[in-house]
Amino acid sequence: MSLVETDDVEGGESISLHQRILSDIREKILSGAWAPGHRIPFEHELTAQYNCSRMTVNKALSQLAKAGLIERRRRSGSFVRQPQSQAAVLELHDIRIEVEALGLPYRYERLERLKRRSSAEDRSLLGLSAPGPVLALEGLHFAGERPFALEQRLINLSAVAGASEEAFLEIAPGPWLIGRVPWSEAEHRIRAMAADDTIADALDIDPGAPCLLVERRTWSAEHPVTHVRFIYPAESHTLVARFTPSQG
Amino acid sequence: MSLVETDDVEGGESISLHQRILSDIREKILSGAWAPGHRIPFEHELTAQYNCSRMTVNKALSQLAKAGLIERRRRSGSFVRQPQSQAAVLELHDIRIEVEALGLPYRYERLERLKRRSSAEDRSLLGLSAPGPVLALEGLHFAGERPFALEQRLINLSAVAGASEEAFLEIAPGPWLIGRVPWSEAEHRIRAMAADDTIADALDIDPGAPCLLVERRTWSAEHPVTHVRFIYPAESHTLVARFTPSQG
DNA sequence: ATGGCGATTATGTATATACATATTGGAGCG
DNA sequence: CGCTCCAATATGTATATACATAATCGCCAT
Repeated sequence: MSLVETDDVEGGESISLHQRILSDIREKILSGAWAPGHRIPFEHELTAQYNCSRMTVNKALSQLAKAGLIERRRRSGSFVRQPQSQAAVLELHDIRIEVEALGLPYRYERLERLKRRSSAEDRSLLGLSAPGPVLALEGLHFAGERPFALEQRLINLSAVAGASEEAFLEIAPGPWLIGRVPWSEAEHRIRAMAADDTIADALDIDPGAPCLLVERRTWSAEHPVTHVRFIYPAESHTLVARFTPSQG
Repeated sequence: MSLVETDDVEGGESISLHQRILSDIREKILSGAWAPGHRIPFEHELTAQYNCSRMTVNKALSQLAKAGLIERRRRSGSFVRQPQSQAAVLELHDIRIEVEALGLPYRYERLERLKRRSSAEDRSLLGLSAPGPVLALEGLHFAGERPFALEQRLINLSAVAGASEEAFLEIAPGPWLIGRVPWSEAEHRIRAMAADDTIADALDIDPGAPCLLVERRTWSAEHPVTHVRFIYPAESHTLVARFTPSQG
């Protein structure tokens, strides 16, 4: 193989041994060769099979366990888990990047900027318990001449002090916040909605036309940072999520 | 601390040392104390700081690197990465579970079942290159008396032979497939759409009403398995995605 | 039969050590 | 001045070993 004289094992590529063990087993599981409930060979058996130390085998199996493909039980061994509830990884790009990927010129335009003491609704949206200053922003993302998305945002000024000095006239609050505020958690809600008159007017579509609403709340170290609604006309936007069980 | 006589290090809980190192560093990064670009202490420094072996430190740092929080460069050290493009983990439950979580009785009803040689459209939806038998299914998921979601599904019979013997009269194809076919990859597309007459009729809503469309393609070991469209009336459904950067 | 208890077993975590590999910084030379 | 090459350094991967811990099996006494 490669490092630290091993015998032969044949077919050595340049990937590490524990990666090879990992993908071998993963393949067996995903191909169905080892059905859910099947007992995976014990560490000492794999040790013999791959002619390596238990630590190496252990590392691979631990990773598979963390990826949720197998379950490990002391004294009993490791077992292929039942198919997990499906989950998908959703990439949420910067809107600028998205627009530019379409080959269209991107532009952001502020519609409204309001600094105020948080209303009850603001606090509920942000998840704040106590009142405090917030910044309410509304803006439009353009793809060429057409409105691409409407953004309605609340920023918790207690958590992001610097924001009150920024006009956000042509720079979108999203990219401004990222890089300035390290965020530790986010929650997204995605649903369909009909455009009301205000939205229809801003996005230049018919009232009642279907829109995709992506709502996001962000926390940094337990403190609410921002709440934002992105409203896309149905035609302009598809969220794509990809998923592969383990982490290759 | 705990295992294998270490000295004191104080404040020992019951978590493992490498977990503690991992969460310490994670905290520093997420709190902003270590900004993007900041060089993390070398392995040998952390070794001294935590009074442990390099392997233990290495394990923690490797995990942080895999989680994308830091970047490791040989000879140079490890650095806090720029804030990544945001990603969310989307849980896609079984519809039955979702309905029952609402406290409503669940029921599935098949509308149509058609076995046929794949049309060009079928192949394009499934991602098939060669023609072959497919099963086209349409069904309704009910929450109580109200339609909750419309399902339009294609199953690649070359990949899931057993499906041609199943009527799918009252059992939804989703739960049937899961547990029978180990899936290795899935792709989701989420968008808003207006209900056409057929959909409006099935879901008992007004034509033109906004709906959430979740489209999923699934592969098992490179072979296309199924393509499915779930169509939810806007009021009945919100997708929720949560995200925390590293993997705790 | 049955209930408890200890031996056995497989995994969990940590150590010290060894060598590989990529990269950087500087010494030496044309 | 610039190029090559080498040594130093930090990470990457693997080994052998040690002891902890949880779960199970089977023995033994009741």
